[in-house]
Amino acid sequence: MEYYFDIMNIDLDLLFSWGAIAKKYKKNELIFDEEETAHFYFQIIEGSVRMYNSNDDGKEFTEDFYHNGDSFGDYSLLIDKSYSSKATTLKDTTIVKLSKIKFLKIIEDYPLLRNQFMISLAQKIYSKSETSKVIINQKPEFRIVAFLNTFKRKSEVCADRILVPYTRQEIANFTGLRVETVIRVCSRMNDSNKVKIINHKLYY
Amino acid sequence: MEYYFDIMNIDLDLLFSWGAIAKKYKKNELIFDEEETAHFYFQIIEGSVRMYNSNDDGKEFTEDFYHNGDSFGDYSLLIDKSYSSKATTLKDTTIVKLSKIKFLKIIEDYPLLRNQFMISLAQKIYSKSETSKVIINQKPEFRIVAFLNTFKRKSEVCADRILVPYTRQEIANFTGLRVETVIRVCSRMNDSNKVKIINHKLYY
DNA sequence: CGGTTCCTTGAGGATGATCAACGAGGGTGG
DNA sequence: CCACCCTCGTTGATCATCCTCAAGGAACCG
Repeated sequence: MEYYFDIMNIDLDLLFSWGAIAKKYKKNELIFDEEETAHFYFQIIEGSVRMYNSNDDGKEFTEDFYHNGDSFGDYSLLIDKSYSSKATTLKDTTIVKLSKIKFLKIIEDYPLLRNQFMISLAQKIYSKSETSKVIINQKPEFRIVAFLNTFKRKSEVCADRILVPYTRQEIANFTGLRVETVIRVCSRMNDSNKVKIINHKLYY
Repeated sequence: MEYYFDIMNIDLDLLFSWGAIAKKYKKNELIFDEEETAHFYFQIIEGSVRMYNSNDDGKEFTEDFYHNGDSFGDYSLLIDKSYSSKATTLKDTTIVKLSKIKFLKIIEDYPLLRNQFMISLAQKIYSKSETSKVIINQKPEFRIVAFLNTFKRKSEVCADRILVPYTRQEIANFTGLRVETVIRVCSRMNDSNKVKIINHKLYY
């Protein structure tokens, strides 16, 4: 298996030896909220986490999903600002927490981890640039295709068509569109053979 | 004068002692293009630079403006991806260039600079998060206000109203709107006293 | 004063959002 | 195994809004 630097990941034994603790969260539980300040480094042992923010109309914008081994919200530990998004679990999830001070010490003491961290930061800037570029571009189909591509790039399977493991609503939250729009655009894309919809399931 | 870590900046003497060279660019000259790979660390000695990308319709989205002392595009030096935007000068500009390898060596050798660099990366992620949050939010006035605020935060003057040093077109490119929309929203904001337009000039 | 860039206005149209209602599937408990 | 519920997908009608296109005016600069 190839090793990716895309998302920060620290060896669990190391984390525990530095006094990290594992905590279990129920499905849909809040891990941290917007406006809170960052006190911990979080890394998923098992489960899924969503970072997102919502506006006054209740419309939500998903920043990213994180899975086993991924760290999230770590960049906030470097700056003196509150979180720009909230994080909640998508299912029952176990997460390791390490205090900010100790994390910063680790980053200072272990050059390899530090490099990985820096690269993950740069990577995140890059992907956020790409995202805003796409979203500004308006066209719903364009946005959805871009989303499907980034998702497909992550999953290594290169079979003809992959089952897209997101609900229409989740795609809407990622692309800044509304559910109905996603549905309508997807079925148009089905007609033009850009995706396949079988039994309400979306394949790309 | 306060010292900000928001944007990376390396002492010029240090840069030159490492073999950096200064290069003069004419107004509107291209520094690097989308799809190019990053080979240099760039820092502005004197002038202004704009990073942006354009879509097929010719619509442009401005990522950021940079001024004296600012570095730009540096995060690309850490990742194996091409630039996500292009950079051009807004006026005649002098820029120091240092090779990627030497920059990475500096980052490795000088812990203070490295910290500054890491913080600037985190800062950039934060501001990009804020931007996409706002843009997703749709409402033109909301977007424009957010843009004016980030601009006002940067300029230290806290006088009642500041002259906004951007054309309507530039605001449009920052907010993902069209010129006419910016104009119309701004004059509505003038009516409701949220901005002031005197002699076609915008004050906020 | 001529040219260039920027600002402004209006009319018209396209399109995504909104609202409302219904259908389909999957899981759970009796 | 059936009945129920809950989430997710789907569709149509209507609406508001921003974009588009076109034209003209104002400011600025050499």
